[in-house]
Amino acid sequence: MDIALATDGFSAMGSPSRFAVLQILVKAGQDGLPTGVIGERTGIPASTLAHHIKFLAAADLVQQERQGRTILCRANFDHLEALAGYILKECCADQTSIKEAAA
Amino acid sequence: MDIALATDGFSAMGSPSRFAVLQILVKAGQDGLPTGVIGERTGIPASTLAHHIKFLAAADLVQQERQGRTILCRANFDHLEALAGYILKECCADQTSIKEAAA
DNA sequence: TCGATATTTCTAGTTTTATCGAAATAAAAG
DNA sequence: CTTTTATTTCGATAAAACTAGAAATATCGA
Repeated sequence: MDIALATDGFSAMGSPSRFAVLQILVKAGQDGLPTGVIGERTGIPASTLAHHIKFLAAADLVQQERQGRTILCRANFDHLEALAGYILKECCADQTSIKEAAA
Repeated sequence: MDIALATDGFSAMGSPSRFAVLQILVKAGQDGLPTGVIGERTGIPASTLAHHIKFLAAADLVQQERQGRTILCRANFDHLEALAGYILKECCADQTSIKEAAA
């Protein structure tokens, strides 16, 4: 996991609008949802929504696949899981233990 | 976990400079580190660093405690863990299972 | 082909954010 | 009480993000 990739991901999650979109897609699971449905559920105008989904896709948090007239969006669960694990990955690696400090 | 609290947290993590600060504190563990040491390790100018740490503290990712002339910064591990878990918390809750769809 | 539907790109205005030098504040040392 | 050290606040500027209407693109159906 590159640090730039990680911060792109967190940055993409850091907007309330985008996080709402992401949560809807996470709940939807592998089936995903078309952009239009996401727009209905969130109330975000189409052009704004397209902007946010583009942002999420650029961070590899969401994948888009055209299906006829609609575009199906799916959360990238592998990457989301990797990001979740990355936050505390090297937790306490540099910590001076009490034992070590006493020695 | 409030959604605003979650997005504040991810937004705070979403800057490369701030994530670098956070990672250093996560590695440092419960001992924490003074602001000055973080500045030395990251190379971020003091005023810029103060701004970023304030941002991290506002999102409750970092706690600051004055100790004499220095200010000790510590990662808020409980909150970081909660955020990590929140990403996929309701994963697939709305998913239409294949079985369900067939019925 | 023409019209309806779904979504994106363009464009622009407004709001946030990032950066960092200089000045201010806080605490310890001399 | 003055100086040194550690950190923050102020102020100004530049860069980026958020928002959303209007126009463009893509697909399907009649």
